[in-house]
Amino acid sequence: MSSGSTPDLDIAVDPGRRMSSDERRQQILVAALAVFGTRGYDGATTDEVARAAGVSQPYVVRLFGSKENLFLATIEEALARLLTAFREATVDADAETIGKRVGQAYVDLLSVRGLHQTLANAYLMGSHPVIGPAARRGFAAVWRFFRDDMGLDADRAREFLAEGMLISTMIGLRLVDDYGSDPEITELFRSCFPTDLPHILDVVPRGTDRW
Amino acid sequence: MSSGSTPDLDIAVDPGRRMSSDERRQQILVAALAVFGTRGYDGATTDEVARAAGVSQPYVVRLFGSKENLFLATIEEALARLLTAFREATVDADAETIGKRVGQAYVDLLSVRGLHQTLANAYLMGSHPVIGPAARRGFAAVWRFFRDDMGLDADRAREFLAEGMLISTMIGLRLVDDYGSDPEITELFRSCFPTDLPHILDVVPRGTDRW
DNA sequence: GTCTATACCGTGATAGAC
DNA sequence: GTCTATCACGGTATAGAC
Repeated sequence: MSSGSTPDLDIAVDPGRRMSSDERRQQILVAALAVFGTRGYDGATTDEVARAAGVSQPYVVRLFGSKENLFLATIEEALARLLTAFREATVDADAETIGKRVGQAYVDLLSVRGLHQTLANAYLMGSHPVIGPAARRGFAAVWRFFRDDMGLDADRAREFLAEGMLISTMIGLRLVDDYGSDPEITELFRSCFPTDLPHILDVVPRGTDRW
Repeated sequence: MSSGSTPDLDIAVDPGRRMSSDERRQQILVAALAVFGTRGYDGATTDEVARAAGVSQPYVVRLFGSKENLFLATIEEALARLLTAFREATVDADAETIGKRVGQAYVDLLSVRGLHQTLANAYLMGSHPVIGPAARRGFAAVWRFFRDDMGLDADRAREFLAEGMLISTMIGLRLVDDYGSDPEITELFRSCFPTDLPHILDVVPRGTDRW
């Protein structure tokens, strides 16, 4: 049951309702993004995911088979949303605006709690025998999008990747939380994102996801 | 005792020898960099750190007080080495070469097993009540170095940070392991590091640190 | 300075009812 | 489709000897 210690991660729509397996899976995946994003793979518990989704812990395991499988499914979900958003950003965009559009899409995805952080966590698990390969495939898929669908040259693609990693890092660090209170963090953040910052501050939920 | 399951992480110089507290601390920190770098904070166990350092698990806890404290000390160690290497790279460097020099220093540090990965893991723990603030301080310190000691403007500093995060990501993903065998990874890696790659391949230990 | 033994607890997974 | 009960394991930390 969903109750108690982490109310801010609770995303259950209608806790008691009986729903289709697919609906539940989707709901659990959204919860998993938030939990894995905050705690990382090993730090997250299937119980916390379950509570965030408003179901019981054994049911989460039942639906996905194992914690490892749940994480794999969560990565897939994150990548699917990412690439879909990117693709949508490229329609009706000329070579002039396409970069800004896709960058914007990346920042907009910050509103999906834990999406970037979950991917960032996966990217750090390269030496895991099953998660590692999946993470590499996912990363390669994003790169392929930059190269093939966006038609970027190697240099621009690298810049895109690098910029994305920097944004992810600053989000994972939760620099946002100290923005405005700690003068140095404020300056660091400002100087790194002279243009995007207002939008980031607008779209990122601050002070939530607390440990 | 150091034995068995993860021989490649064993860095004990002389397992049986009795040494000063400070020597042991240092030895354990080097082991901790490798273990935390591979497994992350929650995935790592104090026992694996102990075995890698050639001491008993309770002794690691005894010396550092707790796993959390050990991790904080490990981050400090990583940052100290990073900033020291950066500083050394800036002496006798003019405005023309300083960028290349510091970048080179960053890549060279890949030879310290787990250093970049440990920092990357810390950077993802922004919402942890005690590790989060420490990680933010560390990140800010690096940024301060770019700004004050290297005298970079905001734009160049951001580029440096971003490039660093990209390198960290690719290392954490262990793209190196598939380099040469997987054609797509090979191309991705090549196109991202047209110049540095030979050096990276030279300095990064491949196929070790396996799960 | 360093070990062995061990207490204790959190977590993933299974069994089985409804 | 979903829960409750429960088990087995692994991991941190403590006690205390050498």
